[in-house]
Amino acid sequence: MGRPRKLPETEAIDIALRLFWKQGYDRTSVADLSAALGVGPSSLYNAFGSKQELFRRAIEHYAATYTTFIDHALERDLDVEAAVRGLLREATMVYASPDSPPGCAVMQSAGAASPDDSEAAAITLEVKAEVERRLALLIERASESHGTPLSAPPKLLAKYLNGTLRGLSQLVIDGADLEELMAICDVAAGACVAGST
Amino acid sequence: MGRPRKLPETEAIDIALRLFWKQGYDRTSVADLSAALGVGPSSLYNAFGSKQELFRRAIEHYAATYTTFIDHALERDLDVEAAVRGLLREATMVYASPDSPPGCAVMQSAGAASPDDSEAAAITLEVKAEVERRLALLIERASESHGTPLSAPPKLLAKYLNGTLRGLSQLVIDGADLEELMAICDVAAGACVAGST
DNA sequence: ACTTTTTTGTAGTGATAGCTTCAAAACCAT
DNA sequence: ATGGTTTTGAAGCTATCACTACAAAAAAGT
Repeated sequence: MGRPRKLPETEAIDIALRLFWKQGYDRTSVADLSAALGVGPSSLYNAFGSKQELFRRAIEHYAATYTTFIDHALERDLDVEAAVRGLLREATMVYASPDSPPGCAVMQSAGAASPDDSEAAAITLEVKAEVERRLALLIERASESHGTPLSAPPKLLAKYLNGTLRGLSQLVIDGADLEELMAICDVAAGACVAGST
Repeated sequence: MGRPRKLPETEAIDIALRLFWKQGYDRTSVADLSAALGVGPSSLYNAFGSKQELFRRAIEHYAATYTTFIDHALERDLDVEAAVRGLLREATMVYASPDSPPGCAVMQSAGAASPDDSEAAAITLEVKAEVERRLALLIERASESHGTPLSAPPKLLAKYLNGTLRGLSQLVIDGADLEELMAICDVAAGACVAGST
């Protein structure tokens, strides 16, 4: 019924995501957001309720769109080392892509803060846990499917890779070049299988 | 000459460090600092000039005090894998220690921000680069001293470990327990030498 | 045309940010 | 004591924060 929206919701979320991704949650003000969206703050609050809620929607959008590297590895039924190498490389390509802000949006927006003292960190907690779960699933399946001996249990390797992904994001932020990063992905992938290369 | 300081400078820096470490640079206000130090803001500005300068001093203090794990590994002349394992474990113990805020102060205080849009991140850049330089030196010496074949050049492994340390800090923040973290250190250490375990 | 419903732009809310002003206070030297 | 020097505490500065009140604007239903 009423007056139509100036900006479709999905488009607004995408723009907001990129701002949070680039500047972080704390350093992105509602004024920044409404300027980037080209609407007044009242529109923003009418549509999303609060800065926190808009952030939650943005991170949900990110998780659904930019963490598909795990699914890609699952679909291809590779051995453990190849799967991990591919997954890390693909994630790193996203982190270093010129088409989106540098690094991982979950890390960049919520910073290094603990869920206790940052609203944003609490919101990203679930996303990080879900990624780790899917990583464990991937490793377990790849190991069983190819009979590859692992250097540690799947759940632990998933946590290791979770940390590795965060590290890669940080290295991108500090200006590491893509060639170095790809080599680092290979080193990290090698760590997952027992006695390789 | 004049009136004596209520709080010695070194003590003030240590208290400030712990606040920045725990809350992050942005979320730590001058009011927080002056409350923790038990002095008015004018004393703080008289002694340090600005919040930024106090932060710089705090991070210098941290770098000198809490990154000695590299020197410890250098002194003991271990082989590459043992040196890296020990260094990662020691760093993780600091990150998870109940005597200091969780995680790495450089990460926690400057967050995941890029040096371009955060004063704090720019200040920590040099510390991170110095750590990486010393890591490369350690790996090179350990490799030469024991004739261990590396999985990649020392500088690249140093960057890998730099990322790994950041990842470990983040895993601590998200509540990983010490046993898991130690096992992750071992996995990461194994990745540095050619064809181990 | 008129009512209803929703969104919009403008202006402004109290709270808090980093930082400064300035006189009183606390020391040393004479 | 007195004068010189530095630090301290209290109050206040401007700017910005997330957020809201309110009425005009733009659609749909009748």
